[in-house]
Amino acid sequence: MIILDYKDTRPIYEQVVDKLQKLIINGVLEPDSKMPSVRSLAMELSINPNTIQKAYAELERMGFLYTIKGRGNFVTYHEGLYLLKKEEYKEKIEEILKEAEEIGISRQEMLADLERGGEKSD
Amino acid sequence: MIILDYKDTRPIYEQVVDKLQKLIINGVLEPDSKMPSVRSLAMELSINPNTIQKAYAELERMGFLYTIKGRGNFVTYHEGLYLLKKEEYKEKIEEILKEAEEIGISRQEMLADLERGGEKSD
DNA sequence: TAACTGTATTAACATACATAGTACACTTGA
DNA sequence: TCAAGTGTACTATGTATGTTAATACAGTTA
Repeated sequence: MIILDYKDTRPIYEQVVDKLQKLIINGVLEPDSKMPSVRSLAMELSINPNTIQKAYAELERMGFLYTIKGRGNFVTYHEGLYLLKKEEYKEKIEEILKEAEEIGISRQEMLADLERGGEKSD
Repeated sequence: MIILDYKDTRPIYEQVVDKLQKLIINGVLEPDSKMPSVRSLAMELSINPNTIQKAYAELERMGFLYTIKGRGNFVTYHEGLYLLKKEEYKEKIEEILKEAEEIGISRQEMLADLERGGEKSD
């Protein structure tokens, strides 16, 4: 279901959160379907159940899951989560654009460069 | 010379590196001019000299400073450093664009949104 | 030579992350 | 009913990183 990247400097629980968010938004994990249990997913990834618990708690806080005690965690999806994630990406880029402007790289220059860089050279 | 942001989650030495890089690239700190000593800058920022030492070592490693033992640290600037920094920003944005594509947001869509978002509404 | 520079080392502390182990309450199905 | 699975909570431990503190040493300069 998930592959961890141990070269990644980010904490494991954060990687788990990110990957599950993508699976939910992409519809691989369907709304109201049951997530793997904390213990089973921990087993599958060869990590501690506490780490999965932390990831699930975070996903619930963000609205990607809902929990029924004793039964498990379930996927909750609506369009707002996609838009939220998109806005998150945009804000991250805006921050970098702002940083770039501080050394004299204009917003237009940066965006123009990115559009050129995205072209295939054939 | 520098103001630290204690709300920032990044380590202090990293903030110092970033801010000094900008001052050097913007020419506020002129090539071959003397940087404040490790001890004096630490005093000014009310932090430990070791933290400044770490920042200076990093800046030297990246080519923004050169050191003469017993004399001090001096600014070294050339166009390459600006280009390096610009490339760094571009790569960070490329990573986010790649992330966004994983949930179905195309590069074009994202860049178009950013260009719209940058407009003044007057 | 005194006062400044960079540099190195050791110790201590705080925080974050992850593991390990245990316990408890709820739900389900045999 | 009860065993097994579920989420949740807690303590303890280990590790890594960042920061402070104190000290020491070597080079430079006035």
